[in-house]
Amino acid sequence: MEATPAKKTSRIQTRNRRRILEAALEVFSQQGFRGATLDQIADAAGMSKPNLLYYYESKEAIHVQLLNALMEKWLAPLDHLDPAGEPLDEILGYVRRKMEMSRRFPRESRLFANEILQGAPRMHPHLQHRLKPLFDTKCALLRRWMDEGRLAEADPAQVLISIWALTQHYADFDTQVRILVPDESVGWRAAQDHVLTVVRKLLSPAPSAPAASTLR
Amino acid sequence: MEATPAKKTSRIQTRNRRRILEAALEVFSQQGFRGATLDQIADAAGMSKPNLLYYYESKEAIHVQLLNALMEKWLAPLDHLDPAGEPLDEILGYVRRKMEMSRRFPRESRLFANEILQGAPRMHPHLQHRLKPLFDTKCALLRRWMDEGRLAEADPAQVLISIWALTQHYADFDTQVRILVPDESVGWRAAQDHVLTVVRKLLSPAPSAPAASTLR
DNA sequence: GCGATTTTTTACCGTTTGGTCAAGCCACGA
DNA sequence: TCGTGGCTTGACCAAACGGTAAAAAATCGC
Repeated sequence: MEATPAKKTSRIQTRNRRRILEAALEVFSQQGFRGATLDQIADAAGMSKPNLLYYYESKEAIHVQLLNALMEKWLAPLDHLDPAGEPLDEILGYVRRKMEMSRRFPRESRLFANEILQGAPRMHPHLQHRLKPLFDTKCALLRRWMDEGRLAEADPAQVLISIWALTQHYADFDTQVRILVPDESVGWRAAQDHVLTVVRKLLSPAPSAPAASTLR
Repeated sequence: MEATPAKKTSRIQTRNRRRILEAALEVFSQQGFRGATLDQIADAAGMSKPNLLYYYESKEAIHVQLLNALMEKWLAPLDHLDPAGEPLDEILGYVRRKMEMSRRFPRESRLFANEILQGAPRMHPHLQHRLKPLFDTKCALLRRWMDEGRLAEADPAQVLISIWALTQHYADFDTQVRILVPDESVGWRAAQDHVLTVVRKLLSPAPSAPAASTLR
């Protein structure tokens, strides 16, 4: 065995790498991969272009790094859907988490949107091998809940897709939403309440089953 | 007054302009404005780059032209909401039209999505002066219908935004949807039925009012 | 303080980009 | 048939692009 030649990352390295990723997120999420330039990223990161390339070997390397980190963050809330929980509560909790992510991490949402819009050239394998299985698992869970009469009947896949559409829209189309609904403070609260209502009305089981959700 | 020197557009001109716009739509909708190149567009249009620029004076001119044409097409279905119609039918009809547009014109939807994602640098005025008033008008209409008890109570603005989110998602995130729901033929039908159900459940008035929708 | 190492910068390279130009092509009416 | 005006093209340009090389500067272990 060879001795591990792993140089420990210095403080400067961690700091600069973080700065770069932060700057790249800002730029990539607005311009897409091809639209973004190394100069823009370097500028936003407050360093020179060659210095960028000292920390990441290429533009693509930065983008891939962002996408990988994003995937984990993006999947986590879905993974939290608890098969042992009360169905409607679980799903409404998931919706709440997704709305929270759209509010707190709109750039990540837009980065993802850009990638998908362009046909997911770099994320396609990821989607197929990590997202798809998780998606299928959760679809099966929804199916079971519906069969047990604890959720209203619906196509589970379409339900999850709807939740994504509704929640991510507020991040991805933020510009448009802001023009149409100028409320600064109330906006997010109203949006969250609304989306929760939509999902509740969609999935609330018919009043035959007695057990009611604890969420109002 | 000067005599109008308007040269009538020749047959070749109309044909080539159409080709260019078609090609540009293809490229811009996938790559965004900055990501697209004139060479790509020229190639897709089957002509040389200088010839492109003989018909449109710049890359931006093509983009603007596409965006303007798009705006009209995009607003039309909303404009059709008839204040004299049966509320739920009107809205479900609107949803159907939007789903149809996502299915038939996904590139237009993605072009729009790209523009908004990037902060609507070229469409902002358009959104403010054409979309916003129409949006407000239709919000008021929904409000009235709700006050009359012919629609369930909800935030009209959020309702319209939800419909856009749900319908456009199938065009904009087509890549992702196709990975998760591989059904080729059934997909669109299932999607449309689902979205219609979501909106119906959201807006169906409480069973106090007697008059029922004619749509199943 | 000093040598070694890591970080940063200056200067640069080849390619691609949006766009120009002048010359050639071609259809069509006289 | 020929010319005239719209259409098309190859050659080209300056700027911007992603990326490199090497030396200067800053940092660190001792």
